[in-house]
Amino acid sequence: MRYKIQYAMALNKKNSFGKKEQDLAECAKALAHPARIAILKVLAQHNECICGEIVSVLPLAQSTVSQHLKELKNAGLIIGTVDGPRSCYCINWKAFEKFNREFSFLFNHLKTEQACC
Amino acid sequence: MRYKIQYAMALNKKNSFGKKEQDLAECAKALAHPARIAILKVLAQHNECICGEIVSVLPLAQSTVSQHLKELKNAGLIIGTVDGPRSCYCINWKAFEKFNREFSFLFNHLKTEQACC
DNA sequence: ATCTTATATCGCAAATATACGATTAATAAG
DNA sequence: CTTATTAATCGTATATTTGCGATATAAGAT
Repeated sequence: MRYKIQYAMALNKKNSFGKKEQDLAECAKALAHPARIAILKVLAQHNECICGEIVSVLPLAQSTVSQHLKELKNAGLIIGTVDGPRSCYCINWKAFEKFNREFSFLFNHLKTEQACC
Repeated sequence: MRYKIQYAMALNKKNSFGKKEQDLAECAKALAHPARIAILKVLAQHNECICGEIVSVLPLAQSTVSQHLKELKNAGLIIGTVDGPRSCYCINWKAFEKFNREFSFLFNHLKTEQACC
């Protein structure tokens, strides 16, 4: 079948949802790439500021790692401070706790009885 | 500046990471859209099979909702059973517990002392 | 002042995700 | 059998993400 109609923009409907849903989804999106999980893992294991070490551990170009770090920072999951020509990143544990709390709150309701499936 | 070089395919590097990182990221990706959070919320509140009700609650077309349900199903977060002309979905609580466990395991290491930031 | 080092940003290409209408499939109802 | 109902899938357009090389920036070293 041919489609002759010109479609309207694939509208971004994300704003049609509640703030809680949006925030949770935003946070999950930051976690939705193995490179970012790996970065967080490295930061968690060191629990101190790392910078170029992350690049040397990951199988990605420096610019790509920098971009992933930026996304984690924008999501609030890590904190970055500039120290001369190098940057220093740490996990924002409070943000993680908040994520866990919100996440559990949404889904821990009726875990006891399953009506079907 | 002009770029004359033809770039190599933007290679998918996701397989360069460990299975645990990939699985966690995969799960997070399924949660990375407010519509899917909203769907899970509805399922959690009812704790029983819902189908077209989800469509009527969400501000999205039926085909779009069906697509989101498929993604949640592929990620293993929900279970779907066909019941005549209608489909019935439930939350897969075990998958959620696993996600929570893996997630905590990765990041609960050295939460106590923060060296900087 | 120039060079080096570490990191962020820009510009692009490719891949993936989002969204919807149209269609199909499968069963139920008449 | 025909029709109605429910949901999945297909085809398309658009938006966003991923990734890298090139460049810019910023501070320390020489």
